[in-house]
Amino acid sequence: FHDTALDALSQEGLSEEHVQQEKEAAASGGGGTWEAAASGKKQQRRKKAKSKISSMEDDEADSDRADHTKDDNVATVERQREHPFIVTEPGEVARGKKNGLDYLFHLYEQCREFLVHVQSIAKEKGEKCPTKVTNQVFRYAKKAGASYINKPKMRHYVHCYALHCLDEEASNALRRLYKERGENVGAWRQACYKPLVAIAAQKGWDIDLIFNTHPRLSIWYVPTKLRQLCHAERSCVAASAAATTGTHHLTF
Amino acid sequence: FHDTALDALSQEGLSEEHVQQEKEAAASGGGGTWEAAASGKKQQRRKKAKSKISSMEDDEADSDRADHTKDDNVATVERQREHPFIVTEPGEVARGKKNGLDYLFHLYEQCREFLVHVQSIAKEKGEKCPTKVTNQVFRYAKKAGASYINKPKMRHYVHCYALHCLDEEASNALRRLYKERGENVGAWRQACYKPLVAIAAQKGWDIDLIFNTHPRLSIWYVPTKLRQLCHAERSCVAASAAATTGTHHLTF
DNA sequence: AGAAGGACCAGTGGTCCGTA
DNA sequence: AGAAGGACCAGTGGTCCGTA
Repeated sequence: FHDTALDALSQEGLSEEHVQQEKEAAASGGGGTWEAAASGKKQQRRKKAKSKISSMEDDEADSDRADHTKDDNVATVERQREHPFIVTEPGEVARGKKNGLDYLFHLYEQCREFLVHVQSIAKEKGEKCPTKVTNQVFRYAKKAGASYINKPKMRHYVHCYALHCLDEEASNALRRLYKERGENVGAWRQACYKPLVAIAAQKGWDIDLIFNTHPRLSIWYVPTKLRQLCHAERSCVAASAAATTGTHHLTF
Repeated sequence: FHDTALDALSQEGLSEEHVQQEKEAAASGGGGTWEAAASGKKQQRRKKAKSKISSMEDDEADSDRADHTKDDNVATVERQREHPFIVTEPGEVARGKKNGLDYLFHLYEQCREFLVHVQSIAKEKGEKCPTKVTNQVFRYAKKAGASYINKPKMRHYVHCYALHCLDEEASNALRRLYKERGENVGAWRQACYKPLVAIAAQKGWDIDLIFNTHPRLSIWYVPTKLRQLCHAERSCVAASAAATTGTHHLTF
């Protein structure tokens, strides 16, 4: 009986593997034990489930809300969101209903793998081949059972991942500092911008080049805000340099 | 009084330069004398005109259709289309109300210039910088007065331009042949696919790589049909090779 | 309050088909 | 008939804001 809601939107057979896979997703994301997800790799390939529950329709809306067993945990209808992230040190596993930052960065690696699949399928079929993590890739990830991956989340933290890629030492140090201070994820996320701008400054302000040049980062769009910060900072630095030297406009 | 229709959609002042520029556009494209367009370069920069006539609205629809002076030629309302292309030899200027293929290829070079402008503006502003000829570039071209450039046309002939870029000799030979035979543009256009597929075969079938590797071609999207032809041909060749050697699937 | 993500929206790539 | 291009459309990048 608990299948009905799930099947409502994913009419693609596989009902047994289906439930199985729901368990896995719940374990890796919801439960916070991403160790399981990391070791039990293969998990995400070639399965399907839309998991478009919570789009509460007519009859289910009423019937399901009744038998609220709360911890049946297999395919209950109130769709679990991923546990929120907390600031963790490198190597630290988040406890309680939280996810750590190693898990966050792991999601970026998973997206890369999904992109690679999409690319090889496209090449095989002689179709246009994406070079970035596009909507198509997010759709593919979802179909492959990685329902815990979604565009807004991935875009939200890209620059944090960028810092991790470009200067792991600095990234680690920042994580330790913000953990120690007991800061929340939002504060840590904000703090990731500054060292990135500094890196951009060092490398001639070309943030696109910095992204495109890095093997793991090149598949991600440069976030608008990071681009804006780099631009603003460059203008600012240029202006003050000009002021100091007393030159007008094009100091070399 | 002849301004009304033009101004209806382009409320951006400049009414004098406006008419001026309409003349130029008419001369270069409509008149077929693209020599003038080529020599009188600078023409296309920083002007504006929407030229969204023929979107006949309520009142004008009736009033303008009345004073049909037919050859006033400055800003008459029946918007002139570009003259159709004919197959010309390299260096040959089309006569009569026609445009030649050198002019066609020239349009691709102009688009490249527009892209370069759009790129430098984007960089200056610290915004996302297009690497291809996008809608934004077509919009910019139109605003700059190059109303004779439009997306469907440019996309239609990209592969012809590709052949011109990749093997000018072959392209020239094909033009001479099709001119001699008195073939129309459509036939010539179709014929451009074959030598391109041959080039792709030579270079390992990677048409995207071929485009992206060429300095002038890299800014154009690979046309769907060319991609499909390359894929079909590759499959075909692979299959027959496998059949001949008697191997199954993965021949070395 | 802080955070996750469904869902919307403006502008894209692609090209059809009403037009001349 | 052959051809030029306005205009449409499905699916994109981007992110807001109703939700938990």
